[in-house]
Amino acid sequence: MTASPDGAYDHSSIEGKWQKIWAEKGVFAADNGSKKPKKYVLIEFPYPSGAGLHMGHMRPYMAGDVVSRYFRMKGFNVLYPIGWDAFGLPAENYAIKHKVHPRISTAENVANAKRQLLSWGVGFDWSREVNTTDPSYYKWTQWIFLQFLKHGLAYEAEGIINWCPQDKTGLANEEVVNGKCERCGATVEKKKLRQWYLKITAYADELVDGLLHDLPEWPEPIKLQQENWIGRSEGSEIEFKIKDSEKKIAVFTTRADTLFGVTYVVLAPECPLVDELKSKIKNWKDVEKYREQAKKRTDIERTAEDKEKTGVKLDGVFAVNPANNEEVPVFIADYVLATYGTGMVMAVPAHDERDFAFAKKYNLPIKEVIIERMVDAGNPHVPGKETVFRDAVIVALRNPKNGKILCLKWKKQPWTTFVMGGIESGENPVEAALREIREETGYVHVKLAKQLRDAQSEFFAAHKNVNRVAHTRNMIFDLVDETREALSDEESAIHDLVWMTLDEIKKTKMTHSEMPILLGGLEGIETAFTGEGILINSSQFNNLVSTDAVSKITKFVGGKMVTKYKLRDWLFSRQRYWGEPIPVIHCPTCGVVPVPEKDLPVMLPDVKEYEPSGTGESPLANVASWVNVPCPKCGGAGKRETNTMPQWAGSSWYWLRYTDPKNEKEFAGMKPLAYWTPVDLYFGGFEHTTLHLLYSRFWNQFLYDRKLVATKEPYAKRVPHGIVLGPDGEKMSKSRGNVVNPDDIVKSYGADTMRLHMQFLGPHGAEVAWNDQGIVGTRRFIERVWNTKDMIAQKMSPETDQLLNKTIKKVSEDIEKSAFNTAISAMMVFVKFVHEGNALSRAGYESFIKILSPFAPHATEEIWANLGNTTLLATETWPAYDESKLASATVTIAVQVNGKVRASVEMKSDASQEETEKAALADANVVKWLAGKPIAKKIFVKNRILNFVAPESRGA
RNA sequence: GCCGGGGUGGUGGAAUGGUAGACACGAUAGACUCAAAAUCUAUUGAUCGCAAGGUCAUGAGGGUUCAAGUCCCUCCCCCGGCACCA
Repeated sequence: MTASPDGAYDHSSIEGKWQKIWAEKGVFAADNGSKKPKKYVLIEFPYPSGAGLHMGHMRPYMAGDVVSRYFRMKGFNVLYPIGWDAFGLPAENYAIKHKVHPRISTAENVANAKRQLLSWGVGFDWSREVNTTDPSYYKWTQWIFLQFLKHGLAYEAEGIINWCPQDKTGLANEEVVNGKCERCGATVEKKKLRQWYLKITAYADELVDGLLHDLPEWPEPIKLQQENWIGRSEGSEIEFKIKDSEKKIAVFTTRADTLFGVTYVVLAPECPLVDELKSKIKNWKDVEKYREQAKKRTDIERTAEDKEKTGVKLDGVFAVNPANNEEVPVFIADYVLATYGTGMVMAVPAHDERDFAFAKKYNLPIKEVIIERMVDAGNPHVPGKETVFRDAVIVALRNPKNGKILCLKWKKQPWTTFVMGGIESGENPVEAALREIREETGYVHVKLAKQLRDAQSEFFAAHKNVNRVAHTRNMIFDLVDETREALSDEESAIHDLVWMTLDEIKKTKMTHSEMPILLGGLEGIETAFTGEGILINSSQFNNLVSTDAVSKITKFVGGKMVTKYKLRDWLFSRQRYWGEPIPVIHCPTCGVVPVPEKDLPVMLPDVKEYEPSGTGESPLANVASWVNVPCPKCGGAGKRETNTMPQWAGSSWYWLRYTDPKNEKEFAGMKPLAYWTPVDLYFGGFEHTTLHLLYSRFWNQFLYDRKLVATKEPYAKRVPHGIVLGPDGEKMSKSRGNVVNPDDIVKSYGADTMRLHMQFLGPHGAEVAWNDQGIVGTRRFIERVWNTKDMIAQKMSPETDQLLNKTIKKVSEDIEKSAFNTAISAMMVFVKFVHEGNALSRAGYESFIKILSPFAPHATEEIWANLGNTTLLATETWPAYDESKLASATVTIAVQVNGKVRASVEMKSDASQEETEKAALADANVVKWLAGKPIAKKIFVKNRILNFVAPESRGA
């Protein structure tokens, strides 16, 4: 694969050549004045790091390149731009370590990454290149920030924030992953600091609604993940009066249907109401101590303690349940978060796992108000039959000596049950249980061991011909001794008594639909029932279903329906040097004053020392000449804001700038915006789902509301890619030593092979392990295509023509679906077919070269030129396929007997059922398998299958 | 725990409910060669059989269907996200 004296394929002699020609001819430049339909293809612009671009960058960039080259050949005006997301910690950390200014190292890294991108043959429009650290770019980042400020969506507040001790800066919620810094992995601490926030919560509803209604082409998992992150939930706000006080506790709950089951109320330790109740609280010292403790505990500690709940009762304080006027105790506990809902919750231990755990620990009452509906799927209600309600008991009678449980095997029904029966009037459930035990089993000395959850079971009672709805009380009884009465003859005739072990019961198909509850009880598992069901113990709301009861009970107690979100405001300031300065000035008299637009950009000053202080102050605070400025409003002595913006600021609008990158008057003109946006196809990683992808939607929606951009949603379609793993199937990392450098692959195999192989490895959305073994196959494929030039015939065979048309169709469709791996395999099939001796014409070869060109642009461009063409293949027209040539003249139809393939027959296309049957019945094997059996049924699927259904004749 | 996505030959992976394993790697045999590499040809899920042809196979177990990798139920394992969000 080195020299090519005989015209053999040699990537090293052709790739650089074509990259240069494409650049010179401006092949990839998008045209803002074009009348053609547009396609805007976007990739997440890279962060230029010292290590250069890696395999992980290649995946989306290649995908975008294939698609944009395809659309260009289809006649679209295509925008496929590139830029640099160059502010941020790595450059700054590198600068600190090596004493190089980040501006310099960034420029070097950009140059290297650009060299790499060019060597891969990616067709970016370099004339629109942007860089987030360029003052002409960040001027507009600052300008947009000022718009947020103007509309009250940027604000300063002191609060407890996530603090990364290693990077010495605050972090947004989205940047904390499992309690660790998303960037460096250090455990995040809490710190109280004055900080800037962007009010993303003001757009919570719009951001969810957009996902639900405006983004049909986004993959469902990504939408779901964002939706869950925003965490919209509908619930009720309900007030509990405090006994002997004017104060009230307003709780937020999504389960107002369980209000009658409240046995206590919990406040977050930080809740201000606790201070207001100080005079009533008799154990204030304990309360204070707990609050101090809770403040010290980090999120990690709170979860690391295996969710063991802690709390303190507010002695002397009672809350009044508005549903039934019951007085219940009030606690503070750190399992209630101050930052969500109202910071106060009603506790329903019977129907909430957390409340259940807390109640168990502090020995609080558990009151059941919801019972599970258990519908017997094998024996459902029959429509039109009478519905009969009844109260019943189910009793698992256990012998404590051997742990066996008494079961009843019914003689006239195929049933195995526990002791069971109806509750008669005047009886309570335990009395009913005792009576049934005595009647059905004869045991007289038994005691109640455990009362389990109730249930409502629904089934058709065939022996009574009615639909039954039974409210069952489920219990476990233990034998005290084996004293037994004789059973009545009548009773003995109904069932046999069998003692079974728990394991035997599990293997037996027991008749009760309540088995999950009973088995749980017998195994000693204690949990709350958190599902929806039927209300009990809830006075006039009894027998309602949960979903209906929520609004009814909320209304009954004068509560209101409200919406809450998990999403928090976006912590927007960083205590670091290498970022956009936040363009405001603090004035002792005027307060926060925005920098006037005419003074933008606020330039990042050149400094010698940019080490973060770690005190929560930015290193910019030390640059007195920069910090001290007159107040733009009153002229007095002001100080610049010294915090900078986070990494995510510049990327929150960069795709808008691409449409109009040289504009000095606006961040982008409405005309180019209206033409180019929304982005048609956005290739990127899953990891940005709740970071960049969420932030940039927020910025776009805000700008849209200001009428500054043309579309509400920025990206019409998102195409995620799986990560690229090392050859060992592990994540590529220096410490593992499994990093593959794209530069090496380009050198030894060529960019075309690398591009094809990357995409041939697997589906674009799935993670793939980069392996060097398979790459030779892809290289061989290109060589075969290359060598095909020597096989061109005068005339193409109809078979080749047909396959070519099929291949064009398949490749076109697969590119539009981002199914690059199957597109490539279809092209391999075609080349294989030609090499098997099927005649290919020059025109056919040229068509094939065209559809291969987005994947392997250099080799195909060279072949195209070698065929004597003077145009550039990259600007040629995508071949059309001829619909009429797609159908095969003949098809192979599988012949089945009873669903098993016994033969296949070659038929002309669209052959009728009769013709096919005739051919099939001429096959000896088919006849053998039919063996004279009568054919009950024939299934015929045109051009595919013929199935004879001939069941075994039995006992004939 | 909850929410997503997966589990198919020795390997990466194909399959609108309609002949499972396309395409590629690897392996085996052969051709060419003094030899090797490259290239080309053939074979390649397991298993029984001389063959014709069977049987078993898509994480496990059930079910629906003439027909299930694909649809339904139960369970196991891997990956990603969230994680006391009331």
